[in-house]
Amino acid sequence: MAEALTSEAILAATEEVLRRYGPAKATVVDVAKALGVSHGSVYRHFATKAALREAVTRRWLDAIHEEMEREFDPALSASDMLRDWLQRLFDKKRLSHTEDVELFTTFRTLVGENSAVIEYHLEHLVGQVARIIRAGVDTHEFVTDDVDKTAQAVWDATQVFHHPAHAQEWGNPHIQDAFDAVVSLVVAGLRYNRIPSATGDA
Amino acid sequence: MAEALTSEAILAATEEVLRRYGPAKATVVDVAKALGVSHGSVYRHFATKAALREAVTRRWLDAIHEEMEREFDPALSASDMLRDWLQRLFDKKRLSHTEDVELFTTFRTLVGENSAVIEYHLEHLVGQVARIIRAGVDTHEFVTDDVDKTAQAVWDATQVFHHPAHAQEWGNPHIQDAFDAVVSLVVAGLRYNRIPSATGDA
DNA sequence: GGACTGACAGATATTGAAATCTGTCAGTCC
DNA sequence: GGACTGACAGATTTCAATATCTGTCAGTCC
Repeated sequence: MAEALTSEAILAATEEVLRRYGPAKATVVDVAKALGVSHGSVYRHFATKAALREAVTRRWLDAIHEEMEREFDPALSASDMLRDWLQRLFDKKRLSHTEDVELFTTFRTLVGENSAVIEYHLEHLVGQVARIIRAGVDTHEFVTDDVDKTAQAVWDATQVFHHPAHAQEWGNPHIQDAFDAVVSLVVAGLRYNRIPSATGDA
Repeated sequence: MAEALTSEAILAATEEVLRRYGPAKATVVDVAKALGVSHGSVYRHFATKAALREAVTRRWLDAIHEEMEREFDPALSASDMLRDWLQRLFDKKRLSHTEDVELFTTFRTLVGENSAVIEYHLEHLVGQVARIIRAGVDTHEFVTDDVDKTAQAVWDATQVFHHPAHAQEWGNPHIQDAFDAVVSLVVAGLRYNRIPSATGDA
């Protein structure tokens, strides 16, 4: 016995196994083998295989949160801040998709298994959008009756650029143009938007 | 021999077989059996099974075109016309999904097999959006540098409400609110939108 | 005594032989 | 003679036997 088996070591090994075999083939026995222990030991730290996978998923999503949280440039206007935030998110997703399709697919499968985790993740990201919009409302750059609802609308309107179901479209050479067009439309909308009905022009 | 076998009869029988057995189980032999002919006869009208399925898919999509084309109310403002058009499309999709999930899934599978057909279908629908936007530009209700690009942006921004990948979200009780919020945001954006960069406020 | 093992029952996945399907075509039937 | 059949080869799918995996737990080892 060299060192005590930690949850952290198990998570790292699980990531490695998932990376190597993919989500369909990765078994708890494989993880145990990679760690040189019996698979019974893994169950001492995670109650079920599902719980283990969920922990890995949560880890990955938390890493995205942190990356997106960092580097909010407060000098930018709300429009530019929003544009920049959406662009960074898109770049991150697109990059991870084109760089390593296998891993991206694995990631997508795991996310699909853990709807509770993804729900928290989405709420968190939409919360970041809401924060930017609120800043814009405070400076009278944006107009809206309901910041949270509008943040959700911005998120929904840009789904094509972050929802994994649309990943195959991200390879299209004109995707950046499409992104710019949608973001411009959305940002223009934020300058004069009332949710229930958009009547009363200037 | 009662009557001559027509392509039309084969298509109808294929739809019926697809409806009954689903896309995975429906075979050319089943179609022939339903028609009371040998499967060799079916191949006299359609070169391959794929061609037969494509013809069925095209038929379904054409029916959607026609329905959407009808009932453009010219009395409406461009905003209301766009809102109405998007609502009708959403209602149609959502209804066909909730009414008969089996058939919707079948439909989605077939569409997935025929990317060329779907491409034509999407161009057609985005063309209808472009027509509405152009009308809005003519009456100075909307502002844009590039009608076609903007039409595509409107389409992209509303993907959540028509792309089959998001069908499961259509069951959410607040989905209509989400739809209203996105459409309001988009319509507000159309009133003052310039694609490459949205600077130069009033 | 607490971390770990390994054998076990039931659930799930793999495999390969048998059945079915796709697409062809020579031949039958009005 | 043109619409249709039915038997056929090769490709694909099904099914049941076999192997592997998940989750448990009594027992081993420091």
